[in-house]
Amino acid sequence: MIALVDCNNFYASCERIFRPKLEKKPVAVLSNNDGCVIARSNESKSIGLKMGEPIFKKRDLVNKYNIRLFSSNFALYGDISKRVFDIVAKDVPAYEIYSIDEAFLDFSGIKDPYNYALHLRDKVKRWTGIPISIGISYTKTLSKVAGHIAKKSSDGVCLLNNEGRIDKILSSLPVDEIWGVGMRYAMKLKKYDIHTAKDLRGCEESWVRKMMNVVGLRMVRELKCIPHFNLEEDRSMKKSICTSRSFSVEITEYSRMSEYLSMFASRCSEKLRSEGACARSVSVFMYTNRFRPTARQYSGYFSMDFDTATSDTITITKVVMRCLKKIFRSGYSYKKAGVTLSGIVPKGQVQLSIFDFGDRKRSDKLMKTLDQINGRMGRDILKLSSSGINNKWKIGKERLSPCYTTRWSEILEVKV
DNA sequence: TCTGGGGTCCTAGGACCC
DNA sequence: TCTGGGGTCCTAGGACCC
Repeated sequence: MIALVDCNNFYASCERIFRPKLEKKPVAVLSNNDGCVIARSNESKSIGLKMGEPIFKKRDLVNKYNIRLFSSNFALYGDISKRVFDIVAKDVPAYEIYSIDEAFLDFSGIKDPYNYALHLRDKVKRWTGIPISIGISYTKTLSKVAGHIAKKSSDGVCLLNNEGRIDKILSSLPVDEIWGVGMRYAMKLKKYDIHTAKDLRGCEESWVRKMMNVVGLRMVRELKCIPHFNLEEDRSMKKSICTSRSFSVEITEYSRMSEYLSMFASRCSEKLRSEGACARSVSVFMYTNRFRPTARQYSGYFSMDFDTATSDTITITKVVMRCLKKIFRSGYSYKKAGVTLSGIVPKGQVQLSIFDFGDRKRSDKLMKTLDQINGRMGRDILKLSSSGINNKWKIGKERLSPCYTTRWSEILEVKV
């Protein structure tokens, strides 16, 4: 059996841990620049606040119901996530952390899965303050379905281990709520009169294969209790690393853009080094504001390879600057830009080149020192001047909560 | 006035090899 | 009249996830 642990309304729940007064009150968390809704408490959901909605369109609703809004605080969410998964993963033979708020657990050895799940749920709530729900079934896809039911049930746990029950639930589950069926597929399927998970499960496999390729086919077979997706315990080595931002004020100048891209290059390089890896190539993209149809539109993308895979901020930044030169067009207002590293290999497996004249040892030492100093004294204490010397990182976060658990200066004070 | 950020996997088609 | 068979690698684009 596989259990899916899902943190309920995760970001909103994290914000509530330290503000018990917000219990039972509508809460929502916003994306960068306080733009879109990315998490909602149950109260906000029932009021009708939608996921992904730009908040400026919902001012009325926010005021009417006094919805408490927060900027996203990923330092806090990341830390709480780690605490939750440390607890649930402790006594199972294997687990996969699937996202910041979800994990699959191997429940195969557990005698009484239902009661064990109740116990886990209780423990996580008491130890972290985060409410979770747990869905248990034979395959990952079915445990996602069970998780769905668990969220709505009073005890937060759903065990799907009986054919009749599975059948009944699938017949009332809309296709687009299946894990792996998004908007496009749902629309396609609708045309063929396939509306529920049960409808889809009943389709000819060769037809499914044709419509939704092998991934879709595997998903359908998982609905038939045939496991195809295994627990992936080691997801540590990322395949790509991206840093991108939307700008609250659109960028027109080359110099501003180069400062931002230099900063993105640094962030990417830091992430790469923290994975103990090097990248073989880097790409840069930028585009104008698609929500402003009257503005002239442009989008540029360029990718370059390194001579030898690297994690050196200076080398990476230099190549990013060359990409920038290739794609920057003046006369446009840029809304978003980013840097992506790919071709990622573990540091020990880098294929050296006979044309590689760089001093890798020296670079390693320099980067290590850089990371140590910034780690100890604060991000960007030491940085490349190409990322600008006076500019403050301007992304709108007006409603940011303190980093209660990751920053000494922001730790919660209790007056007794 | 305001519209996020970070990932994964698969396929078709082009270019190439013997 | 007639034009093989079996591969690899890369990229863009499409789909999905949280």
